[in-house]
Amino acid sequence: MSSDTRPLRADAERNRRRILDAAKDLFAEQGLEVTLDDIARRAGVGVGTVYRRFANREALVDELFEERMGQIADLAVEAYADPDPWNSFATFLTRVCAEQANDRGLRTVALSTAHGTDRVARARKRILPAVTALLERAQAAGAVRPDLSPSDVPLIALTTATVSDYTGPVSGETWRRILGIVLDGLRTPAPSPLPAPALTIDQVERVMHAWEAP
Amino acid sequence: MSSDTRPLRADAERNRRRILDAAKDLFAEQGLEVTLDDIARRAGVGVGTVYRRFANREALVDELFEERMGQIADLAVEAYADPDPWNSFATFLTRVCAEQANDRGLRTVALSTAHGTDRVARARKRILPAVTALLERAQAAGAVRPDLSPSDVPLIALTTATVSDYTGPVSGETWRRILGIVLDGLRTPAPSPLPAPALTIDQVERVMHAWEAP
DNA sequence: CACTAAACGGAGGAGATTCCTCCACTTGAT
DNA sequence: ATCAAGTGGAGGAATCTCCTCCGTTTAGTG
Repeated sequence: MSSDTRPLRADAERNRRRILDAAKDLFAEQGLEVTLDDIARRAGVGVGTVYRRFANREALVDELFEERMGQIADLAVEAYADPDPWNSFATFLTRVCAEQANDRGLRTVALSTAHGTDRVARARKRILPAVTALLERAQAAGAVRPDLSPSDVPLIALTTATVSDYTGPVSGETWRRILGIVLDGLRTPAPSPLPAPALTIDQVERVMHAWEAP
Repeated sequence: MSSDTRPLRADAERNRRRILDAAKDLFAEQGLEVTLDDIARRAGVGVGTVYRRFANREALVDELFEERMGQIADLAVEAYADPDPWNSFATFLTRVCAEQANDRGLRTVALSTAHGTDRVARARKRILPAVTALLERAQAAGAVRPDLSPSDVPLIALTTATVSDYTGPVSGETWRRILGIVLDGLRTPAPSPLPAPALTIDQVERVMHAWEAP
């Protein structure tokens, strides 16, 4: 929080890292609902130590996922550097889905406003414009069906991540089949128009606000 | 269980129905994890009454979902009566997704062996052959991409149902957009081959066995 | 080395939750 | 009118999760 604090003692700093590492692993494997007691055990540290360092789970989440969320935004920006409109979009989408397929916690943070605090919130805001630019370029080039909306992107990521939760323990890459089907369904020309309107920005916000992780 | 039991007293029968109705609603809204206490409250009945009638949640689940699961199998069989290979398949898939999008409990029962008992298990077994026939006819007619496997069908249903959970409270039909995209991705000719092998029957079984509902 | 502030661990209390039994009371059927 | 069948829901047992507290240990300093 305040940056003018004296540095932690060496052992304290070491434990802080251990806690963050353990939390990262557990959040990825099991989602954000793991208890701080679990994290302490995995970190090889007493619960007290965890609570002394982090006020609550949200603090840990914010610390851990700010960077990851930022990376997603960066991914979209970097993808734009690839001049191929379809390839840049498809690659970005695949990467995002891969990230979320491998990290239950990240998915929750990305899809629900109810987690993380200021830093994560800021990172979250950077994503939409970047995705919009990428998608609009692909649509302008006639590579992606024109009725796709940026608000569909998180939904697609949600689907592949869910398939990954379901099939992952048995077959780690099966989610890519679903993404493959979806990608083929995104290309122009689209055989049939989409049967329902896209979510508006406002609706996306309400959805993200209401959602409790799986 | 044993069918040679004397009939229930009128009030008991009435309460039994109330409990089943309440359970059906709650399972649909919230999934199978609702407590029997919740069900009792919704049914306007004491907990004791619920426990006297149903040994545990599984008994309720089995009672309630045998029919629904059977209907899904029937759906596939009936769809085969439509001579149009694409339309019959697409309609069936849409129906299945709609069922599961509107009922969290049904989805769990359909996707996890861990719920329901004998009657549900039997209904579950009828589904695969019916779906396989429908799909193979569509593929033979060149309407559906040949690399789609029957084992992909439950995964597709899972995706749309999940989107429905997520967006449903704000916009009940948005899941149809995702299904629309997927359906377009299922048609031949497929722009790109699927990037991972389908689950084998054996793998599907292991997945269904391991899975705990969301 | 000796000293002390900082850090540590983890037992355990408080508060929720869920499951399910039990029994005094009510009611349907004959 | 009788009574077996049925009812409601208080409350005990078993878990969980959160988080504090304090006796003990340790890193850093002169």
